[in-house]
Amino acid sequence: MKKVSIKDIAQHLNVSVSAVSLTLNGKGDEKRISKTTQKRIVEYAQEQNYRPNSFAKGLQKGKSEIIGLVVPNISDVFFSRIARRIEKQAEQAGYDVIFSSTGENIEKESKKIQSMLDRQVDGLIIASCQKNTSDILKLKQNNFPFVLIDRLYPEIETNYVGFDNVGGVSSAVNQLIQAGRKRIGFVTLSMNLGTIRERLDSYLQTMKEHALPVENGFVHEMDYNNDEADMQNVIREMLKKPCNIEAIVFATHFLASEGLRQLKELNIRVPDDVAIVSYGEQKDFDLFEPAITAVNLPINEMGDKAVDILLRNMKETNFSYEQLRLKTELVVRKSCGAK
Amino acid sequence: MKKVSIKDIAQHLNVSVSAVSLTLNGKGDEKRISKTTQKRIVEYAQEQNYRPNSFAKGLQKGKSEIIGLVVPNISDVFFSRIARRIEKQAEQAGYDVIFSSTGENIEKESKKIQSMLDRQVDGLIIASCQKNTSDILKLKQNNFPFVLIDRLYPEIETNYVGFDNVGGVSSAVNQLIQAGRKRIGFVTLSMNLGTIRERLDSYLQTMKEHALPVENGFVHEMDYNNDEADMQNVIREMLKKPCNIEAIVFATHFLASEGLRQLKELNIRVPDDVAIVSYGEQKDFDLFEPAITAVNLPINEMGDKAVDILLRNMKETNFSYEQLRLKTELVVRKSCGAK
DNA sequence: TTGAAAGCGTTACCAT
DNA sequence: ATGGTAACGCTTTCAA
Repeated sequence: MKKVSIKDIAQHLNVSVSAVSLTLNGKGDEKRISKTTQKRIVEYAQEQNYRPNSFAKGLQKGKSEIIGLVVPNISDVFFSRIARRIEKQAEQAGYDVIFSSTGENIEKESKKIQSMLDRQVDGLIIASCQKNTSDILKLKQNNFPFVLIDRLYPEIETNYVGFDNVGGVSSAVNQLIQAGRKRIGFVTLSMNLGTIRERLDSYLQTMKEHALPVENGFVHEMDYNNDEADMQNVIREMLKKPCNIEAIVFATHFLASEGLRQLKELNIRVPDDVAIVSYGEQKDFDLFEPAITAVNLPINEMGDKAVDILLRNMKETNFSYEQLRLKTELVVRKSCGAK
Repeated sequence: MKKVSIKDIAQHLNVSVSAVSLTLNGKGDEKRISKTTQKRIVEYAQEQNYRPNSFAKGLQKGKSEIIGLVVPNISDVFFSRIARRIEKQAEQAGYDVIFSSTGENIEKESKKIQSMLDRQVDGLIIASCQKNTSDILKLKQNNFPFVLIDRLYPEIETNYVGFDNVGGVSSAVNQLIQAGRKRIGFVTLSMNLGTIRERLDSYLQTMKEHALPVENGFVHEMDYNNDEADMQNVIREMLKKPCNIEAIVFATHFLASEGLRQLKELNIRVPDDVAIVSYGEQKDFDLFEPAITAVNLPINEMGDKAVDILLRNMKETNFSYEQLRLKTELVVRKSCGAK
């Protein structure tokens, strides 16, 4: 691309560089550049398709007009949907978005955050692996604008947008109880994430409230990179004595679909033999056999709110912080065995 | 973040700015900076957590080490999976990725591409709306490195990575024919995309080769923003006389799942009454009732190849261009009524 | 009403 | 071996 600089324009029109800069930034009137001069500048700039060099601008202003998005994995629908929303909202405010996937890895997360700071992003939205206390703390101490999504550091006061995991899981468990199930298991991830812990706690709590048993083998924590065999073993164990599970709550949508896959593999009838509920919706859960009951998470809202908070944080100098828990909604389908 | 500049370091250590720059860029030996000086510089830089300002660097070098990714919608799994791959490959080569969604809208696409160029991206990967000839042409004329993915401009010679739509659709149609279906319909999008046209052409061609009828009402082009009602009407028409469709090929995975949804709504038995095949896989198609036969598209490979070509294009000065068609693979499941 | 010039942080060339 | 300095393109303050 041939590039026309502000200097080129100035030279060609025999005006000063500052006149051009001022005019092109809409400060012509304010700074009393004559209408005629302004007109000549604007027209010539247009004609030459002048485009400001964002490096020069950024260098000068110390701002990039970029928001950085750090997530475990952009190809996960959950995060890509959030990304889309963030992009949309950011765009309206004149920001571009740059993203990085961290693979739930702390070193990588740290590197990516650093790299974004090097690029002078004006703010960050982070779904952290939740082991990265040091970076989060550093950001906070430096008063750098950022908001955590989905994953919280309870010991650090920061902006945060998450889901009401407790309410969500309890609505799932309650639904199964209502449908008459008593021996209800919980399949979750072995990750040390607050959001994951909350889900487990809510399951335990809800069972307790109903005086229902949570015996050995009722709860299983899968490795993040679990494979079919793992899930099959887990399901097998839950089904046989002494567990004799009648229902399972899955802590994520992908655990639910993998669970259903293995239940089918083992020729277990869902929901007749085992009822299931997924914490987290997935496209076309209604087309599954059986259609899967799921707790719907307001993903779009998460993206919207995150940007909203971030922008305000970036603007207001003494913004403290804001924390949000978004309400979930149970979508009842066949798999939970509801009457 | 408090920022330490190269100048600060130089002043503190009583050496020149250039010595610091050279050393920190690993050119110390080459330019004969004494080992001791180098050591002092490196240590102090580390201690002060020096981070180069990428704006200054970019301004100076005219390079950003950013690859721009322009897609219709980042929240579409198809594109987010590609994005992840691109990110991965780009990272290994030292590039960050910035993305933009265009919503299949030409004005927006044009704006986004421009904005990326303003940011001085070093290269672009574009899934274009395919109506944006002028921008693509401009990029090409300026010898700017870019590669088109999925969507081709047949009249412009550019880098391109796409799928073998013709082979893919014909494998789908053939499968249905093998399963004994004769009256086979095709539901596609009304978008004027080459990749969409190829799919339709391949359907028509394959039917012709087998001397099978393609009558009025056999082919339907849905609006991109179709809703349930549209799909239900289409299905209804295909089912009744004079169409009496026995099987349907859907041109995209989301058309397929929406189609199945409406077939179920109408209490049509799949595959007994109507067999279906989807062009494009979707997570958990195997769990649907019935499990959906689909043409699997090598998405990861698309991302990999795109970056591969782009990087080479960026490096080699007189790179001409490269076009690739990736082979698809039919995954047979219950929905196609295979024996 | 306009122009000149400093400065943003780096790199790279030219001196010494 | 090392230092000085122009240049990258832009914004903004100060003078005129």
